[in-house]
Amino acid sequence: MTVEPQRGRAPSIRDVARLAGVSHQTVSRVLNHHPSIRPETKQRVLDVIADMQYKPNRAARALVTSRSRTIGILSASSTQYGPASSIAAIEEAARASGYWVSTANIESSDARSIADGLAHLAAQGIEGLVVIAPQVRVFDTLAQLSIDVPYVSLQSTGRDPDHALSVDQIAGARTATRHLIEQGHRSIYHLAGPQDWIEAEARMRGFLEEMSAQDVPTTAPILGDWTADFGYHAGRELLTVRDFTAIFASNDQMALGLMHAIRDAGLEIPRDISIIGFDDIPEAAHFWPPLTTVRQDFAELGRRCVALLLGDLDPAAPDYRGTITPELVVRGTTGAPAF
Amino acid sequence: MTVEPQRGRAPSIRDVARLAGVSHQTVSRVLNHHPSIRPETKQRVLDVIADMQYKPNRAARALVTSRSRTIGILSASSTQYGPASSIAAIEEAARASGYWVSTANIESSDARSIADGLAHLAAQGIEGLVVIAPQVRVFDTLAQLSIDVPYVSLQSTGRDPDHALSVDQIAGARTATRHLIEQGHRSIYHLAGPQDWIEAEARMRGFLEEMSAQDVPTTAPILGDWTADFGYHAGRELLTVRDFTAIFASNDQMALGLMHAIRDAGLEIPRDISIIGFDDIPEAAHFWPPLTTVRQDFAELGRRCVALLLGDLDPAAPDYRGTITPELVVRGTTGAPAF
DNA sequence: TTTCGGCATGTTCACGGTCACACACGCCGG
DNA sequence: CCGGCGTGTGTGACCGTGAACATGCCGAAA
Repeated sequence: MTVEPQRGRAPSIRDVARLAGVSHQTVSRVLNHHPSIRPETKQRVLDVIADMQYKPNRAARALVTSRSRTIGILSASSTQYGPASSIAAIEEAARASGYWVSTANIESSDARSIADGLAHLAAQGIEGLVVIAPQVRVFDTLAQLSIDVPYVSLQSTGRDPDHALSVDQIAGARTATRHLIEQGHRSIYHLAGPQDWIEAEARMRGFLEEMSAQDVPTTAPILGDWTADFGYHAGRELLTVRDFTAIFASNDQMALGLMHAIRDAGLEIPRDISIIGFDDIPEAAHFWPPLTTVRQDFAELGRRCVALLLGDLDPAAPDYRGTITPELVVRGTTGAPAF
Repeated sequence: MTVEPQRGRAPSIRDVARLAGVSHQTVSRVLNHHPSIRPETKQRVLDVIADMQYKPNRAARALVTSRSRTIGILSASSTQYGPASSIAAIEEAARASGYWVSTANIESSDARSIADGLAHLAAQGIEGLVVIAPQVRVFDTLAQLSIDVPYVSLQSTGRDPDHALSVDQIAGARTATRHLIEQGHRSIYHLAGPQDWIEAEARMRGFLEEMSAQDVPTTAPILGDWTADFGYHAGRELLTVRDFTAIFASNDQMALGLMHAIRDAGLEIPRDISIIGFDDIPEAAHFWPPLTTVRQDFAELGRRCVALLLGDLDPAAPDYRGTITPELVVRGTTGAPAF
């Protein structure tokens, strides 16, 4: 009977050591690129590693270093294009830096599910947190649970610049609003996102700022929930009065719903009513008419997000903050108002 | 100097034990719901746990049990509604069962990125794998990397029933096709998804089966890439000849692109050409006209997926396989052909 | 009464890495 | 000629948890 190389159990650093004729510590040094290893020793160890298909045990490493190398994402409405794109980009960037990503999706954004999601991530020992959710409540909860990890939210409030990316949502919203005003609109509604989403708030603020800067009288924004269904129903409601010529929707889905309602009412876009969206989802170019909107680079957002987090974790990581300014994409849903 | 309760380091099971006046193993038993613990001892331990805000160390537990309680998701095009919904549902179901979810999104689906993604997940010690990607290639790669974990793919090929959910894509596609035929269409194109996606293949097969069952002559399906852009360009191409009265698109986005191309050509839907999609994304009801499509319950899919995986991992988990049959949703894009 | 089995709990060890320290060797400067 | 230092390597402890085994006690069966 020969001494089988530990059948049934994955090879450990000590198995590698034995076969390479070195100590387990030497193997560890090879794995961690320790400088003082003789090249031939290193090669021998690497050969054995390849040979045995040795894979380091993450749990063991995490235990002793007390570093999980995991980033958590708390996300609401992750089925939407924007969040989903950012998540994908975050995951990719994290992976490139040797981090893992674990997600907790919350369906409703009540305090309870937020707490559940955060607790779940915390139990995993995440080293950093990305929040794509109603952020106001999340931060409160974070404090309550005394979870203490670096975190980043995808949008800037202005009040917490260290933990947020300066995607200039306000500028984007102002651009959208200005576009409508420049077309000659004076009665413009804003269909905003949920109140406790910071990006919704920022876009709303941009809208209001531009309106007042241009001396156009404003009505109170309508608070929506990001869905096309909501846009549709809000549109039906608004059309019973029809005291406007344009609507700025806080995302493309709600814009789509609005368009549906407007057509249902027998009106034409943009002849009767102009619509502008926000995000530039890939489908927006194929709506009828193709949607004028504001393009956001969600992927870039995700990437910077990780860079920001890793800046806290690994001082080596490149720090490239800076403002991403969304870009107006004029298509077919905006035009001069009819009189 | 008093003996401070280990400032700086998170409390461990032993800290709890010391304060509760028991051994660390007793604490461990409380945590793992071991039956023979005196209720009062248990309570005392639980009190101390709550008091110290003790959180079990996942890495240590994973190390000793050699169970990571992590499910990996390999996903391509996770920004699309379908995959994103399933991912969210998988995550939620896994969380409910005490599992974590780690994702690897791959942008391109070449062998290299698939291998990278899988290696990344494998390095994490995942216990199960969900594949939402071009599955044919993934399974080959899985074997090549000699990664041996239970896996589930979101769609059934028929040939691998243990590792797939029986969402009856074929039946769904047949229903869609039959709907068109019943409306009187005899020249029907199929705009399929990418060839190596099993769901694309299944829908294509359903289309072909129904066409031949009803004795309608068939042309070769066009292989697309799921995007609205592709649908648009394919539509323009097809309209140069215009030897058809209906198109069955393998997903709603491509259907949207087709609709755009058709309208660009000055034609009307469904008067001139009928369109049917697949998935029923939330926006589909608000397209113009609202899209007739086949509804898939992505969330249910995700949930069953986890149940299936956990069936392999935890014999206790409820096993509810069974076929989910997609459902036809008739809206405004299909009608009788004009002659 | 004695033995035995089960309950409640404690003791020790193992998991697979990393870290602190020790050690052997060769080289260089005082 | 010897001590110190840098290089390459080995030894043992330790991270936090759970499993195996041990222990003491109590009640039921022999």
